[in-house]
Amino acid sequence: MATGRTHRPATRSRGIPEATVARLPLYLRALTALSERSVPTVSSEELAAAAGVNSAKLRKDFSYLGSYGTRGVGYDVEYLVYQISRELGLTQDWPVVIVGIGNLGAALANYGGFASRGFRVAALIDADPAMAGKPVAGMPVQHTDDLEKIIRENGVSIGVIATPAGAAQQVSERLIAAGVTSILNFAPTVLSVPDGVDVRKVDLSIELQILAFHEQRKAGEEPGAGTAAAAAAAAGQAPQATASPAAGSRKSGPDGDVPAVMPA
Amino acid sequence: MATGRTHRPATRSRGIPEATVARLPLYLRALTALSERSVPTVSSEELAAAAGVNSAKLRKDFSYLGSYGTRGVGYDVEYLVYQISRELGLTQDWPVVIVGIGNLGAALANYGGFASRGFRVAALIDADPAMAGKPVAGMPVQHTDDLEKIIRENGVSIGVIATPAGAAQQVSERLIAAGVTSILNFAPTVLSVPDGVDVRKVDLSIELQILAFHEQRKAGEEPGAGTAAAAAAAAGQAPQATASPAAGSRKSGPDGDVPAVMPA
DNA sequence: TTGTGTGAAACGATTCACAGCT
DNA sequence: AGCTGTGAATCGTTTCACACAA
Repeated sequence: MATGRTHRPATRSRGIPEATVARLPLYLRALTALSERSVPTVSSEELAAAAGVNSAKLRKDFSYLGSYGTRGVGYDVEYLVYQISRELGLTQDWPVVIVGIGNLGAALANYGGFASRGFRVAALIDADPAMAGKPVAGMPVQHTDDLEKIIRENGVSIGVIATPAGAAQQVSERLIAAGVTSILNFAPTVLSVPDGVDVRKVDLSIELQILAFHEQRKAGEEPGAGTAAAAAAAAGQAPQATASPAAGSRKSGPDGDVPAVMPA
Repeated sequence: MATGRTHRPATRSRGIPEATVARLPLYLRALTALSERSVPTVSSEELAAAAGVNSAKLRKDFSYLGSYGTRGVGYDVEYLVYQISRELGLTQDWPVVIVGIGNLGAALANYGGFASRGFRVAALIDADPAMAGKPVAGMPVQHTDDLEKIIRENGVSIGVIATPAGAAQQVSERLIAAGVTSILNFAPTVLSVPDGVDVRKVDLSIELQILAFHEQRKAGEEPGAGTAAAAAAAAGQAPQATASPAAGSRKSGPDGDVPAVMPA
């Protein structure tokens, strides 16, 4: 998962574990789907399958929220939807601003998933004067000069940064100074923010690199695992080598110390 | 982070912990920046700061790769860049396909971050016949009918799904059958895939919900923390309540069983 | 003297397995 | 009889603190 956060230590009592919080939206989505099909109750086993986790974990997660199930029966779908929504703070309407209306920012602005669950795009902001006034997703883009005013007038506490990496830190500082306390960062940079501000990051290229790591590993162990995937994998041809090893004194490596691609 | 994965159990010996793998791209990015400024060596303390982690963690992470530092001195930047790149499999060139060329898919296709680190967009695929042939990011969109052919001819093992939720499962099945073994999923659905296939998901709306949770919590404890953020937070006005509680029998809740937003 | 590399301790998350309620 | 709720065991990750190499 694309993820990382800055966080006040969970000194707070009665805290719900962070790992659990991160799964609540998953449960909520599965429950919403059941609700739309008018399913009245669901067991931990069924719901867990729909959310892609195992049932023991799900029950433990729910136990942090309270005793919302019925032994021998399961969970009331509507009731759980409400309880989780409330716990996540989705019974409120959260205005968000998107800063940086390039390809990605525009895609985010057009993304329907926002509105569906308590989030409302309050403003689109971009530093390019040529963008100002242009409608994106049926909403005029506003100039960065007015950032502070926009934040304050709309009571925005959540900001989405979709600017180039170079601008992200400065944008985050302005957002925070104006009152934003949660940031979703799409720019490939580490933001440094004061205590009490939450940052979550989504980074495309990091996710791909993690996949590449596992992909590489699969290639190196072809035999073993006789899964469908392994069979399918054999169909793809190996990609070409490209990078050049850096010189310098060699140190101990756990396994191939010598560059694997271009032998020393 | 936006994140989740399907994974073969790490039965494999000499495995690098998953948490460490997830941080390697972060270190790599920081190191690349240092390399561009021609910084020759860096200490764990400095590099950790640049990557946004603490130095003990960084040293432990590197210890899984091998002994690449010099006591009393630090790490050789170029050498470390190479070692981490190799470990992540970035000394190879990975062709990827993007399926679903809507707003998001187009934004991903245009995103420069791909090419910069060993990834190459081999094809853009969409189910809409009207899209076929249209150029996006300087590349003609191809029709889903040719998906299998494209995967095989380009030796693609990594697929990016940016379709609507309803299409994602089916697309993943076709990708996998054609030889893809790693998927980056932007569609808000749980994909079920066979063993040996890695899935990572990026979900906008989940990230926002996690932020909302913490945001709500901050609002409920205003006093305490005298941080800059808390002061700034006071500036934003509270958002309005919207959702309605579901009826049904009340069960035990840990704290406010009664809806928090509309006091009982 | 400086800063890495790493055992050992502390912490957090997951899984097990079953008591207890419906 | 069935399924939740949860202590206890397990596993993975982070942090501590210091021996050791340069």
